[in-house]
This record gives sequence, C-alpha cells and structure tokens, in this order.
Amino acid sequence: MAGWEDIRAEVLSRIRSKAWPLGTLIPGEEALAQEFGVARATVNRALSELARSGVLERKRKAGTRVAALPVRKATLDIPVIRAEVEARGAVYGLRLLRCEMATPPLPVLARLGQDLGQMLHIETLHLASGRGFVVEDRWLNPAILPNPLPDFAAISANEWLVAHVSFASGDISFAAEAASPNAAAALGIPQATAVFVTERCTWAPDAPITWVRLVHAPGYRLSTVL
Amino acid sequence: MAGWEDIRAEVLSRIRSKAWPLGTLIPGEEALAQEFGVARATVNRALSELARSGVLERKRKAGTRVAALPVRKATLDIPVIRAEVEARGAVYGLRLLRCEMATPPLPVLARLGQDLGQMLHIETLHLASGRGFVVEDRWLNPAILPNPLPDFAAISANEWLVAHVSFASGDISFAAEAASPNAAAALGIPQATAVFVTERCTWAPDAPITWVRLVHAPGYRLSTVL
DNA sequence: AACGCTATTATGTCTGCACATAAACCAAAG
DNA sequence: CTTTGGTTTATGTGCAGACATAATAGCGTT
Repeated sequence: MAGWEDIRAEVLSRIRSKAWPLGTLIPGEEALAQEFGVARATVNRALSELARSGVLERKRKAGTRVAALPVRKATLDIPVIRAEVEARGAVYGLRLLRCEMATPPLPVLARLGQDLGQMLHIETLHLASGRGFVVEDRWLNPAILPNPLPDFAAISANEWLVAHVSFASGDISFAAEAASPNAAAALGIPQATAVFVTERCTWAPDAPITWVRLVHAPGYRLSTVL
Repeated sequence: MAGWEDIRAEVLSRIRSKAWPLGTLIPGEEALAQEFGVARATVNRALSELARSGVLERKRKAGTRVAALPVRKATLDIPVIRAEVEARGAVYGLRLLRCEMATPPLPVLARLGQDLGQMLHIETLHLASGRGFVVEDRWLNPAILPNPLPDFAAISANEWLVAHVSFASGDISFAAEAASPNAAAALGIPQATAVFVTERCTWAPDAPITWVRLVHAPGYRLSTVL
C-alpha cells in the first residue's frame, strides 16, 4: 500500500504542518522505514526526490534536514524553436539572414573562454505563421561542422545541432533588453522595444560548440509549473 | 565498476554517436542489464534519469526510445529574494511601500480563477546594498493570514510565505516588459526601461494563496546550467 | 469490418540484503 | 593546543528476485 510517493507525501505533510520545523534534523532512513513499514530503499527514494526538489537537504553522515530556506526548483523545457512555434498552432518558417565565417566579437569570445579564430556566424529569423517569432544570432565552432555544410536555410542551426551534435555541458540565461536596431528590424518592431533574450552556450567535452542569442518577439513568455 | 552513471554515459554516447539514432527503439532493460553485466535496477536507474532529462521517452510495454526532438530540461532555482541579494555579496534591505486591503484588478482575478473579494495588497521594494533590486507587487488571500498580521516591514511577504505557508501547486512565468511609471519610480530608473518580470501564482489544495509580480532592476539575469 | 476480451511484455516499483563512501566525531600523537 | 588518523554512522548505490501496471497485439465473436 505504501509506495514511495505515499512516503514523500507523508514527509511533506509533516514538514508543512511544522511537526518537523524548518532546519530540523529528521529521523534516519532506517527509522522511517521501520515506522512506515517499508524497506529503506523506499524511504530513500522518497527523501531523494524531496531533496531534488529542494525541500530537504541531505548529507552523508550528517543526516537529512528540512531546508531552512526552501529554494523552489522549477523545471524549464527548452524545446527546439520549431516545436515551440508548432505548439502554438502556428506554421513554422525560417529565413536565413546571414551565414559566413567571421571573427566573433569580444563578449562572445569571453563566454566561450577561448579564441578559435574565425567561426561560422549564422543569423536566422524564425517565423510563426509568417510573423517574426525570434531572431537567432549564433556563432558555431567550425571544427564540429561537416563538409559540405548543412543547408541552414532548410533546417535551422538550432534544430540541426540538437539532432547531430552532442554536448557535454552548457549554460543558459535569460534577460530583458531593449531591442537592438538589427533585431528590431528583423522582427519588424520599433527600436528599443523591451524584448526577452535567451543566451545559451554549450561545450563538447573538450571544445566549445556554439554560443547563441535568441531575441524573442514582444509578448513572449517563458512559463512553467512549480 | 559499472555504476548507473556509467550506464547512463554509455547509453548517451551511443545516442550521440548515432549507434541509436533519434527515434529508435532501444533494447529492453533486461537485455541491457545482461550486456553491461549489471542488475536490471541499475539500468532502470540510468534510463530513468535520461528520460527525466528529456533524452529518452519511455512507455510501459512500448519500450524505450530515443526522443525524436530532444527537449532539453533545465532546472531553475527560485530562491527567496533575500538569499538572492546576499548571494551577490550585497546587503539586503526592504521597504514596505503599501499594505492594505483592496479589490484586485481584473488580470489578477483572472489568474486566480476566482473572486475572493478584497485581498491584501502588498508592495515591497527589495534593496541590494541600498539600491533598488526588485519591486514586489503581491496580492494575498487574507484567509491564510494570521491575526494579527505579520510585520511585513520587517520580514518580506516573500520570505514569510515560504516559511509559514505550504502550497500545493503553482506556476511561474518570465517576460520582458517596459517598466511601468510606478515600478520605474520605485527602482529609480527611467520610465519604459526594459525590465525582467517574474509572475508567480500559487495555490493551496483548495484555495489560492497569492499572486505576485516581481519587477527586477535592469541588468538582472536569470541563469542556470543545462 | 468493428468490437471487446485476453495474453503478452516492457517498464515501474518494492523488498531485503550488502558494500561503498563521505563526513563527523574522538582519541592519540606531535 | 593543534594536527593526524582511525572509528562510527547516515546516506548512496548495487544486486537478485518478485509483483504491479499499463499498453500493445492478437484472437475470437458479432
């Protein structure tokens, strides 16, 4: 009867009811297993999930305690842009604005952490039912690209990468900015409109793969459940 | 020697090397367990993790297949504002701008999904080393509040809530907007500056708890690793 | 051909046991 | 008094076996 989800629920309710106040050290897995009449592994599963979601903090030997300052953890889905457009019931389209070898600007080099010389610079406008949806400004490490180059006018760099290149690590960040003249023109919006910007940087185990900056059309929202 | 992380790594590398192309049905847990010389539970752990991170799609009986359109999943930490300020090495401060019962505007009612009549309206300016960091505009369900009210000039509503109120579900969304006159004045920035806005809505099992809107000072970035 | 039942099968989870590992604690040595 | 090193202990992970569950596929009936 008692699955790990039941255990998780019970533990959560004890925390919320203040039976185990914030910062408390809670009983060990062995004790809880006995109390609930399940195996230790089951308790472990439940507590691990709660730790993953930020409600508990666990350390070997130290035991498990209720997080003093609960840090909510939200999971964001980062879909391929085409999927995002189609999920809104719009027709996807793309227009390749630029595709050439060039020397990356300093901020890009700084984020990549090393100078690879010339890189492939691609600018793509993604369309949702004919209207500008997002401008993708991307710098690619040429070493990872095949020869001949994929046809980035037919498949976006975004999508080609997720399908053909693995990455080991990366980071992503979001910010609000005033639209640059360049991006504003591409999206057909007034200059300096407030736009939502996503920046992403990914590395293969050894070398950088790509740096990309997505300027979303006004009204874009990134949302998720808690 | 072969832990579940090794299995995960091996499976990942097979996917990336195209030994198992996108959309492929991969061998069952039993088969993989035998191949790697580990227990099925170990394979299960590895595959479950990969499914959680969006690389695999699993269905009972149907088997496990490589996700056709990999959806990266990133986890965001949503800390209490004070922790966020202090993590930047700044001194936290807050100023209570407003705290009164009032009728919520229509957009708020729409998000809450029901009309509770008057709600507690709190506006707080959070400071980082004396400078405006974020403006919090919050509507609270009065039913969940104790009597007398907590001193929201000493502890922010944000922090009081995470410590005293449990919530069952919620959602959060991020957007870029032009700063409203109100928010711009509080933060001391020019009107219509592009600002990063967080909107959050949380519910107890039965009733809404709060709706909140955070207007961050320019330059704010939300970031995480992939 | 359409429908519904059943058998099959892959994943999901639990148990009970074991060993690994990290970290706190304590005691002895410098 | 400080440092070093072993001991203890809670969590992390592994294994083998079992049952639960869901969804497909095939069968038979209408």
